[in-house]
Amino acid sequence: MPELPEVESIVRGLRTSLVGRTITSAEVRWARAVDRPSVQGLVDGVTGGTVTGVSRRAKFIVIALGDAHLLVHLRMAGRLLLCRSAAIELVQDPYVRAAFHLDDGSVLLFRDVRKFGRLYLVQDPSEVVGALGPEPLADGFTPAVLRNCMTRRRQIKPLLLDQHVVAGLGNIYVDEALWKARLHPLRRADTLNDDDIRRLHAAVRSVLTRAINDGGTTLRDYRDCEGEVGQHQYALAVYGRAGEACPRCGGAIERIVVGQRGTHICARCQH
DNA sequence: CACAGCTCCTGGCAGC
DNA sequence: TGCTGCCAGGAGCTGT
Repeated sequence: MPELPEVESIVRGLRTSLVGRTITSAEVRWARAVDRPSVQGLVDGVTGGTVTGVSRRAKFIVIALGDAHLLVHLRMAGRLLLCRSAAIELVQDPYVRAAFHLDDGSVLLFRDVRKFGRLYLVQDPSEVVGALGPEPLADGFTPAVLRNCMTRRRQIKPLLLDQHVVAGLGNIYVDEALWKARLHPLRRADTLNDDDIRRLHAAVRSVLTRAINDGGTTLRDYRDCEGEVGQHQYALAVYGRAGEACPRCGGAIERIVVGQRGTHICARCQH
């Protein structure tokens, strides 16, 4: 599941190779991968475009083509792969939903087994990402900003997963951050005191930063733009570790369900 | 407003 | 071995 660190890793990998390249042709193999404007509109809109920047907003990859912007959301199992040549095995890969051929002979592939990922071609990225909450790694994301995100009566885990509240967290890193902050995912957000907020703020930033430094977490599907796995799965404290011992207190890690999501906690040290 | 449930999808896996 | 059916889950949506 690509979350902020995985998307950041892909963006960093793509940026060097992609900026300055011109898209010579594009093909969409599964029409519903295009959210907007339309398959033909997207193909026509990117063809001939030169990449002027590659960036990230929350879990969206933003490829700037002058005035136009190609946004990619990988959702559950999507990959954005840069292939040096249109190798035959990739051309025949049944899970490639779209391909963008570049002027140096390389190909940018959007591969998505589960068909949840989406492509958007817009003039103004805010049309797609405008309603998202703050970036948790931005300088402006202070404990006071987090405090403002946590004023409602909702449970903190579903609140942190809500991209309109804070943008970029997913199931893995919310569980990790809550564990690190010693906060129970079912706590009501408006019960957090200043120290809780301070710990949660620090935990979110350190969990994301460390995951980026490890090149992301590969549990099953995630690959970077070169097709390589990340390394952060070995550093996870609780996610996917039900039955193991809490690395902090030795208590048993449990799997519970919060907001219909599998959730991993140490009930002994998260309150 | 809070939250449960449904939808989209399909590979992987448990159970028989 | 081979089949069935359930599960995972990001995000948008509807229903309570």
